[in-house]
Amino acid sequence: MLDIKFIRDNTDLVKKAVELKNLSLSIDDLLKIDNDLLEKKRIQQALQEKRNAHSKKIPKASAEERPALIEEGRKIGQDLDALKPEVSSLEEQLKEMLYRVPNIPAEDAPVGKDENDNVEIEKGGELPNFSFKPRDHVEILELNNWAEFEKIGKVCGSRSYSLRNEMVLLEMATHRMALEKLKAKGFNLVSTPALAREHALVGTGHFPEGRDQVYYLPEDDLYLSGTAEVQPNSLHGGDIRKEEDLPILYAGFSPCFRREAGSYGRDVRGLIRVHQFMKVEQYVICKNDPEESRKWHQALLETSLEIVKDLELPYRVVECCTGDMGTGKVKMFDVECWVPSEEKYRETHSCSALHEWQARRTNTRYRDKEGQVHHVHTLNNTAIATPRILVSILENHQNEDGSINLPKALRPFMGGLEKIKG
RNA sequence: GGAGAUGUGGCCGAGUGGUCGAAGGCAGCACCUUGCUAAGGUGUCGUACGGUCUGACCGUACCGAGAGUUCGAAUCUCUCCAUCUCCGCCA
Repeated sequence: MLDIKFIRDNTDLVKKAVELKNLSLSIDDLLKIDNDLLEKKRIQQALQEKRNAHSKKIPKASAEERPALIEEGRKIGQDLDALKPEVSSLEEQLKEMLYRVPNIPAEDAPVGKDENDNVEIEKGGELPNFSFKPRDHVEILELNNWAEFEKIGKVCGSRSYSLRNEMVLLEMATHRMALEKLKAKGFNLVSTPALAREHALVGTGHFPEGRDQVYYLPEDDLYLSGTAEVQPNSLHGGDIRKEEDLPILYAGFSPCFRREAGSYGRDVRGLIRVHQFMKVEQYVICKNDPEESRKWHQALLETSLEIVKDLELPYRVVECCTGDMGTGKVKMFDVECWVPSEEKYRETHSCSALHEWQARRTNTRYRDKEGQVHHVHTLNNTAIATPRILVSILENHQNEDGSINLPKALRPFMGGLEKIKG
C-alpha cells in the first residue's frame, strides 16, 4: 500500500508504475473517490464539532431549556447519520483500491512485460556432463524407492507426492543446513503456523489479488499460507518500535500451501510444482531507508547463493522485470537451479524488496532518534524450499547406478554419508 | 465442546453516562538541584486525519475489534477476537 498523500503528490509516477506492472487500475478513479471522501469528511467533522459543543451545554441547562436543546441535538445526530453510509462506502471503496495500487519499481529494475523479459545477471557452477544416460528425478526416486506418486494422488488429490526413506532424511537435512546458516547470521529461527487469518494475507499483499491461490477453511474462517512470510509480517502489525530494535531478522520454517489454480497441465510430473511443501523463509524488517533496504536485499540474495553453492548446484540469478515482479515489490531477484532433464534453470528462490508497501498494510512502524515515526521496510527471500530443490540435487548429483553423491556441506546432516542409494 | 473471568496510553493502574485523550505511579526525554545523593525538583511525554495567520495553534477520531442505544459512551447493549481458570477431548 502506498501513502494516499504520496499518490496525490506523485500521480504520474504511480500511473507509470501501474503501466510498468501491467495492471488495470484507474488512479484517476481512485483520486476522485479520495477527493469526494475528503469533502464528505470535512462536513462530517464540522457536524461532529457542532454536536460535541452542543452536548456540553445540556448538563448546564435548566430543566425548562433542556427539551429544546435535546431536540436540536437529535437533529444534528440525524444529519450525521445521513452522512455515515456515504462516508463508509467511500472509505471502503478507497481502501479496496489502495490495496491494489502497486509499489513503484526501482529505477534500475528492468522494464518488461513478463518473465521472458527478466534479465540474467549472474551464473555459477558447472553444468554436469554425464558419461551415461542421466535419469530425471522421478526415475531416480522410483528406482530407489524414495517417493510414491501413483497412489498418493488418489488419497490426497492431484499434485501430491510422498517422500520415503533416505529422501525424508535428505529433505530434513537441507532445512537443517539452511537453519544453521541463518542462525549463524543472527536470524531468529521460528517455526510458524501455516494457518492465518485474512488480515495477515492482506498484510503481505497476497490478498486481495491472489485469493484464488490460497486454500480456505470455511469452518474456522482461516487460510493456509503459501509462505512463512505471512506470519512474521503480521506479528509486529500495529507496533511502533524503537529504531534500536531494527533490523528484526526471522528465519521462518513452515509448511506452505498453494492451490496452483490456473496451472493445470504445467509441471504435473514429479516434485516441481506441488500443493504442499516445506520452506525456510528469510524475513527482514529494517528501517525506512532505501540504502538499508538495498543492503539487506543483497545480503538475502547472497545467503541463498551460499546455500545453492553449498549444495554444489549450477545456478543463475535473474532480475525480474517490472511486469513479473508483483504488485508490491520494488525490486526482485530469482535464483534458479539447473534441472538437467529439462535442460533449463528452474526457480528455487525468490528475493524481494517491498520498502514500506507491506508495513503500511500491517501498520508496522518505528520511532527514529529524533522521535519521528516511520513505517518499516520489509524484505523476504527463500532460504530453502523442498521438495523442489531436491529435483536439482538428485538430477545433478546422480550416478549411473541411480545413487546420489551428497554435497559436502550436506554430509554432516546426513550422518556423514558421502552417497545415498535406495 | 461446556462453565466462568478479564481486555484502558511503553508498562502498572484509576475510572460505571457529560467537567475523560483519559487520575496516579513506573519507565523515557529536557532542564534544574548536588549536603535527604545508587537521591530530589520542575516540565515534557500516544497515533492518524483535516484545517490553518505554518505558531510549541485549532478541530475530529481512536480506552481489544465491529455494530447499536443516547442530545452525549472508556463507562450501557449486542456480535466477534484474544488471554486466563476449571471440566471434557486429544498428538
